[in-house]
Amino acid sequence: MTSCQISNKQEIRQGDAARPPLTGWAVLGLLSFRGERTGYELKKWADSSLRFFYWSPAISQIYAELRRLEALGYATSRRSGAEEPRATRRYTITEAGRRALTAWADESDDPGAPVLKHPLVLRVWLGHLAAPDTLRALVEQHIERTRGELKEVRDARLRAERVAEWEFPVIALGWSERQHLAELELAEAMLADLDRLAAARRGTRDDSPPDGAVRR
Amino acid sequence: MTSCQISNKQEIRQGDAARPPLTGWAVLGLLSFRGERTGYELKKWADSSLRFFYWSPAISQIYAELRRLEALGYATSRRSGAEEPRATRRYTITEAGRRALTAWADESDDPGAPVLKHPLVLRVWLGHLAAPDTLRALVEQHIERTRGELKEVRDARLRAERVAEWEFPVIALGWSERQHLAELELAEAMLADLDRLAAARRGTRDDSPPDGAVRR
DNA sequence: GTGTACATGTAATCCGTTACATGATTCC
DNA sequence: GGAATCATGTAACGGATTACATGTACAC
Repeated sequence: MTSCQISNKQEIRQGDAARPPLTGWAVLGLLSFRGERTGYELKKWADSSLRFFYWSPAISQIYAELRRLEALGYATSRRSGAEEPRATRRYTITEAGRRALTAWADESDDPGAPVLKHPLVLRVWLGHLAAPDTLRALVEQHIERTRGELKEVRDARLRAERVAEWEFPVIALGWSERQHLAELELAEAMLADLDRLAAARRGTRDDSPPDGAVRR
Repeated sequence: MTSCQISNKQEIRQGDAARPPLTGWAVLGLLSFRGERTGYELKKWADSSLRFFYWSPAISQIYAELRRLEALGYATSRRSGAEEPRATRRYTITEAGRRALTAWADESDDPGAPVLKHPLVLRVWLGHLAAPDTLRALVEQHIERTRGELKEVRDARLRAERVAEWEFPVIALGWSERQHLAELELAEAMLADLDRLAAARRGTRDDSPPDGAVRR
């Protein structure tokens, strides 16, 4: 119970010269499942799966990571020849890349705490500045969006289940599906809290508990 | 001269030229609860509360945001005079700042989707590259950490409940508490999935009851 | 013949972190 | 005297986004 005050990040790993950032490993991971792919394809795949539990980098970022991976020798690329219709660059993971990724994936030290930034809850936190209706509407919008996302995750999981080697992606997507379900419940509960508070504030004089002591 | 600047977020907001980023609003929000505060104090408060549902910026970032807020006229600061022991700069929200924050807090357009980056699930997604034990240990570590965080959120909520005007922060922290509970359940479920997969792989024909590890 | 998807990439810029520099105060 | 905490700030840099530039292929 000492120290650890102001700094909010875990230990930095140096020593090994140039380790890719997490995003780099994620992109290399994408490459490790499927063979030769273009940056564009990777982006689409990230959008339809990776983003649910991690994040989907901007396309320009994917291109940048691919270049870095290639510079590190973890991937190779080739331009489509004249025979192919479109000018594309297809990347493949190398043996060194697979080894590095495996070593990374098998590390036993802390992968890092999840990062959760919830703009809606931030707004609720400042709820005293907003109209109650605004807040309610915002939460309801969030619920709607989450329902939509939930469908997408489920579809992604269902698609992944058809591929025999994708058992781990299926687990990750299953996690994500439950996570979205939880998110819905969380939002409903918050809505109830908000309503309870609004009700308590409206009837502060009669039979409600004194001074907004909200009971759960 | 710059009338039609492209602002920093999706929409082009006319009128006010420079809107702070979300973090700026969060810092201004911190300021809106309590009076004159130093950057250092704000950081500690963010660490003990804001970080659970949004994020705790680095101290240098807080100082930077405070300067920006002051440049925008949303906050004022004064240096401690010679009478005070320590050289400090205390910030106060201005009337303009309170108006701007209120307008922001009461906006009805989408506050943005929550950002969730889960390095642990990313690792599970690449589980085929790791030893089963590594993965299990990682998930268990995560559960331990989450339990610790849960205690902290609960404490934060309990502390906040003692302040009458903090009803909305209490709701935000209550949300966060449930969120941590859900995170725990999610991790347990993933552990079970992982065990099931490992068992299935060991004995390729037999799907056993959800007892956990089945040795042969 | 126009719109959409495919496809790659550069430049500017911002957000945010870490490392560093500095110094006062408090408590042992 | 030394450690921890309080307190403020700068510099370097990296990660990531958006906007822009460019062009092909295909469908309606």
